[in-house]
Order: sequence, then structure tokens, then C-alpha cells
Amino acid sequence: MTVLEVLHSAPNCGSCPIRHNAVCARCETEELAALDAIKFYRSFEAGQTLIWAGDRMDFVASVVSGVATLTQVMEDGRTQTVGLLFPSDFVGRPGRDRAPYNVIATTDLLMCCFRKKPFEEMMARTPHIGQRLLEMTLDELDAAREWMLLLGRKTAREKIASLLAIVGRRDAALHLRKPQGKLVFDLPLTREAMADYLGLTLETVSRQISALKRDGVIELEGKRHVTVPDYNVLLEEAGDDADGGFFG
Amino acid sequence: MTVLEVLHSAPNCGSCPIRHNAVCARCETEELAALDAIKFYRSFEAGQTLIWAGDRMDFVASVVSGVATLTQVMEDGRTQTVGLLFPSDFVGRPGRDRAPYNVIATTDLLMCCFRKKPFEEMMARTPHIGQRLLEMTLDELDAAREWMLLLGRKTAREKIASLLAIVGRRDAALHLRKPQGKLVFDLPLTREAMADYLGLTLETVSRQISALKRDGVIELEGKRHVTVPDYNVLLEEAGDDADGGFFG
DNA sequence: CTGTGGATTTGATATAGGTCAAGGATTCCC
DNA sequence: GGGAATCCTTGACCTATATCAAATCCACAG
Repeated sequence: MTVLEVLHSAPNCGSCPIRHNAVCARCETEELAALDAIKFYRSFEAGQTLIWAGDRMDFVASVVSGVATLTQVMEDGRTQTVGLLFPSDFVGRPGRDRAPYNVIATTDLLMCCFRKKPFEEMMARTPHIGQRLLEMTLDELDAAREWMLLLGRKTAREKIASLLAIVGRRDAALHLRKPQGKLVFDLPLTREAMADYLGLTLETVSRQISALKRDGVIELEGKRHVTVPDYNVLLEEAGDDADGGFFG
Repeated sequence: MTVLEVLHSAPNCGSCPIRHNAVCARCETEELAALDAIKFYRSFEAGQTLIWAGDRMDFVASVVSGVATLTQVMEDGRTQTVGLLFPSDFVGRPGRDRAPYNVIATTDLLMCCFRKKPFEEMMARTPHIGQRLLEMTLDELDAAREWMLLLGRKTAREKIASLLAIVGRRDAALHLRKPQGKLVFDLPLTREAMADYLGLTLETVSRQISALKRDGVIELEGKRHVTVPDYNVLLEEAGDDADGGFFG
């Protein structure tokens, strides 16, 4: 995969609590060439922590394949995941050099990285990139706030349905399809990782998944392979507005 | 208060779930003059909804005095507040013209507004402003994610203590002081508004405030006037890291 | 095939916080 | 002063979810 491909894939997936992406979908060829010169790839295994909260971060990066989480941990071990990163999502914050969260690969993961300093210099020369970054950050903020509603007010069943809807939507986006009708995808998270994202325990996650299965909202093959017979039914279970959020 | 004063006051209050502010603390005098030409003031009464989710927003604005909330409401009425706006905080998103949340004045409120189109034109001419806006948006994102930890993992008592710590810190910032030792301030929120922000019911909020009072963590005079004998004790009750978050 | 360890499910029980209901305090208005 | 509205507190009880404890499943090493 070339940088050009990474940067030009910019699916906008909706109101998910998930980062959107592509650094600059409109930038000039010569700028892409410049980016190309400062890029490198890194791969990680499922379960690996790529970055620890407080670490110095001297690069920014895009997810090429796989899924990662952004996670906060309290002193006594209570854990809350605050973001999910799918392919095309972006990590890193120009102008800040400490990572505020643990970044953990939940599946095998390939990242396309750019050294931070040259990236920032390029940003300074290229207004489009800064604009795009503001755009992306606003999307992330909307996603975080949508998740605040989920964490503060939704029931366990609604939380699970919401998460499944988002994973289904992002997976559909990877295949350049709109999420509708029947969806089939693999869960990129363990029950525990789902619990950490939803503010639940893994037992509750397991029970609610069983309940959704019993009620025919989803079908399961093994523990990770999910079939959603009707995406709209799933959205109703999620308690969202009809279209699944502000972005449709 | 002049625009210059509004724009140049940029307290950075820490890891609160609260927006920070000042559009551009470093911009040139002539740019301030340009901003001055497109500003206007609006005032609102406590309880008034300034903006409804879905409304067209043709301005951006800074809080001059008072407090407002950003609030999401589900179809069945469940309500979650996703942001608190104190003086110097910013509302509005260049490049987007629909408001995603209700904005509600919780006290009498004065806003300093700028018409959006000229503001955006100015942003395009002045890289500092765009940079500052990205900076502010990243702060908001951090605050939102800190709040996700609160909503997903903290107990009711910790939630209340966290909110009191944040209000105390922002209030101290208004007086250009560091929060420490004894703090005295007024709560700008009803019990119900606190509940909506913390993902609780108003009864639970009331009970936990009574408990913190009983345990000497706070003192109350009337329902709104709070004395915190020792800010560090409050932070411990909040379950945060010693210094109260990433920003100190 | 067999043991081992992680991930998951399921059951029994406990509890934090929600719900429903009643009553106080404060303010405002007449 | 006397409603009456709003906001807040407190009590009694209930329930969704957490906690603790076994099973079960499955992948993988030997």
C-alpha cells in the first residue's frame, strides 16, 4: 500500500465513536511525494501495547489494517477504552509530544507512520493538511460525545447493540458498502475489550450477546463471527435515532 | 469587555471536561480589529436554550460570563450533557453549519459572538487562528475522553467529587489562581443538570452531596454555595491521579 | 490424542444506584 | 401573610448490573 492510497482513502463512517481519517484527501502530488519520503511501516501482534500513556511520541500514524484501542487506566486498575481505531484512522497529535492513552492492538495490526517533525513542517507549508486535521479532530470529538451518551444513559443491551452496529458499519465501509440489510463481520475485540469500551463487565457483555442471539438480532458462529440479519433491527436495539446518528 | 480581552484570556484549566478558550492569543492587532468589526453580544437568562440540536448556526461565540451546557437528548427523553462552557470557552465549529447539541444557559449568560462567514474568512487569512482552534479542539477531545472514564468507571461519589473539583478549578482560574487549599465557589448547575452531566439521577446526586458534606469533604451554605476545606482531599475522593489529571 | 491455558458462558448472590413517593426549603407573586 | 412554583432532601423499595464461582469451549504444544 502506498502513502497515496493511505491518504486518499477517507471513508466517513457516521456517528461512530471511532476516528475517521486520511490526512489530506485533496493535497498535491508533490506533497504526497514529500510525505512518501518520511513514511515507514510498523506491524504489531494482537494484544501488543504499541504506546504507553506518557510515552514520548515522535511519529503520527494511520492504521493500514487491523484494529487498535485507546485506553485509560485508573490507579486501582479500572479501565476505560476511549477510542477504537480502524483502518484509515489516524493516531497522534501534531504539537504535542506525549501520548495521553495506551494504544493497544486488538488484532494483528499494520500502521503507516510519519516522523512527527517533518510531518509538522509539511503541515505548516500545506494549509489543506491542517484543515483536514481539524476536520478529523472534530469528528473524533463528535464520536467521543456520542459515546458519552452511551456510557451515561444506555442500558447494557443498547450498549452492545451500539457497538455491534459501529463495528458492522466500519466493516461495511472497508468494503465500500453502505451498512444495510444483512451484515457479516468478525468482532475485532475480546469480550473483555468490549466491556472496557462499554463501561461494563465481561460477564455482562457475554450475557447480553447471548440474549441478542436468543432474540434473533444476531447470529454467532464461534465467538467472533457475527451475522446481523437486519441492520435496522440492530439500530433500533441500539436506541439511536432511526438513521444511526448525525451523519447517516 | 473588548474582543481583545476576550481573545487574549486563555486560561488552560487542566483535564476538565470543559472547553478551553480564546480564539487566538497571539494574533496581530490588525486582525483583532478585523474581529472587532464582526463581533456582537448576546445575553440569555438562566434556563434558556440558546441553540437547539439541528439548528443552523451562523455564528461562533465565546462565553464572557455565566455557564452553559452542551446536551444530547434521546427520543425517549434520556438526557446526557456532553460539555460544560465556562467564561472564555468557545462554541461553534467553522466549516459546519448545524449545531449537534442543545446549548443551554444554566446561569445568566453573556456571549461574545462572531458571524461565521467573516470569521472563517479571517481564519483562512490567519494561520494562527486555525492552529489555535485545533489546539482547543484537542483540549476538548481530551476533556471528553476524561469524562468517558468518569461515566464508564467511576462511582457516584467519585463522579460528584470530580465535578466539584472541576467547577472549583475553573472558578479559581477565573480569579487567576491555582486551585489549592481552601476553595469557595457557587455551583452553576441544578442537581438535575449535575445528574445529566454525570450519568446519574438527581436523587443520587443529592444523596452523594449530603454524604460528602457529612464526611467533611465539603461544606454547604444554602444549596449552591460550596466550601472545599482541602482541594487535595476532594481530588482523592474524585479517584483521579494525584495532580488531578494530565494537565495539572 | 491429551493436557494446558486463555477465552467464554452460565449460575447464584450481592449491591449501587434507580424509582417512586413524601415532605422541606426558598423564592416570587398576589 | 398565603399560595404556589421550583428546587432539593430523604426514605422505602426495586432492579440492572457487578461480583464470585464453576463449568465449558477451543486452540495449540507436545
